[in-house]
Amino acid sequence: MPKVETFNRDFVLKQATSVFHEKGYNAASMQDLVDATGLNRSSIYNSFGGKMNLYMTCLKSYQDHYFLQINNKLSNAKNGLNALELLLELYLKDILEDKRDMGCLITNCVTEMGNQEPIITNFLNNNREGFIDFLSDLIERGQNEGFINKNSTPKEYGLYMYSSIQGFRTTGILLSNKNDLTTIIKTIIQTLK
Amino acid sequence: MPKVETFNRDFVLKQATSVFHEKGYNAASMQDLVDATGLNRSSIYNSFGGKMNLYMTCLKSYQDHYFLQINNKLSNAKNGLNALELLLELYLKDILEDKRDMGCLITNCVTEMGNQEPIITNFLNNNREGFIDFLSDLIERGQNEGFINKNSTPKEYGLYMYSSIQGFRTTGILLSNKNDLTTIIKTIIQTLK
DNA sequence: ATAATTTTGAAACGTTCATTTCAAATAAAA
DNA sequence: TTTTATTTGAAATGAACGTTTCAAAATTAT
Repeated sequence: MPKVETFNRDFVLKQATSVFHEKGYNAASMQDLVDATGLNRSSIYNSFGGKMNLYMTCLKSYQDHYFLQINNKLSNAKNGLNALELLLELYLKDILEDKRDMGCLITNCVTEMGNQEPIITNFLNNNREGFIDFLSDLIERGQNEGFINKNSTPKEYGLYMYSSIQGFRTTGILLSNKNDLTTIIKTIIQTLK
Repeated sequence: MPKVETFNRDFVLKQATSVFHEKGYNAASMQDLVDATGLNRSSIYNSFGGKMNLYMTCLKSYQDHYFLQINNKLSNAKNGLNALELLLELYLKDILEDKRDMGCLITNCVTEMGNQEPIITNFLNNNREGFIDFLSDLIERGQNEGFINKNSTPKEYGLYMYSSIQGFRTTGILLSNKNDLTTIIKTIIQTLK
């Protein structure tokens, strides 16, 4: 009976995510989102429920999208260490591809609203825990395979990699020199060998 | 002849910096700044020239303040490597002291407006270059003293430390567990040994 | 066709925004 | 005390903000 959603949900989210990524949450206006998505104001409210809600949806969509990309790329990994190398290369590619890199949407969210909205903080903490677990698993695999040293536990190296990646993504916003970025990657990885 | 400024400039800047640090640039309103500084609206415009100008002044003041703190703490350093350890401990202290850590004002600025206002981008690039040079010098010193390995050049390790510190400061926003943070520091430093 | 339900467009909501205005208060120099 | 320059306070400015409203258009199942 009802009229059904006509717009392409994925496209709308992609566009909205792009706005939030470029401007951050606070600087992104509802008008920016209307313009980018092509949706009507009220349609956004009907279908996504306000700015904060849309932002959360974008964060989740960004997370899912990245997780897919990572899984895809890492399926070719020869071992745990190589998987981490491929992961950093993926980030490097993203930084170099964008003329004006805006870093990681989620890391940007940490610095912009890390300790403000509880809903956001919750998402960020879950993301952090999940990502550290993911990294720790790769470390453990690499250690079992003999490619990563056992100076530290998988959890400890997982924390280190998490922190390193956040730094790398942030550094890439200002620094787009490929040699410099490759140097940083090499040094991060060297620690594990 | 003229009436002179009555307010304490340092206090006003400290208060304004605190507002920007907690909320970021965009979420900080002029009213927040009026409330925090105790100054009148027009006094802020007369003496500091608008929000963006005040923000820039706060960034510079934050930079200077931190540079002093660092120089102070690092004057006791036994060698180049120890200086870097003391530096990371200084950041750790800051994270643990604040109940709700907001990271580094300048790193937050990178992610919020790293590629938007040219005046800001310029400041951030100068800050980055200066900081990497500072770190590279410590590395070089540590290498000459035999405390830091020579697997990479001072410049390369300086880049690595810069990226690592950015990551550490961002990680501290979400993660306030002392053990976890200490682990990260230990691993970063281990790379240099 | 008719009925049911949603999207859509445009306007309006009340708030808050950064910034300006300007007369009054202030204080140091003449 | 008068002059001079500045700060101050309070109000006003107009634009932009996120959100709501609601009648009209649209679309699908009956």
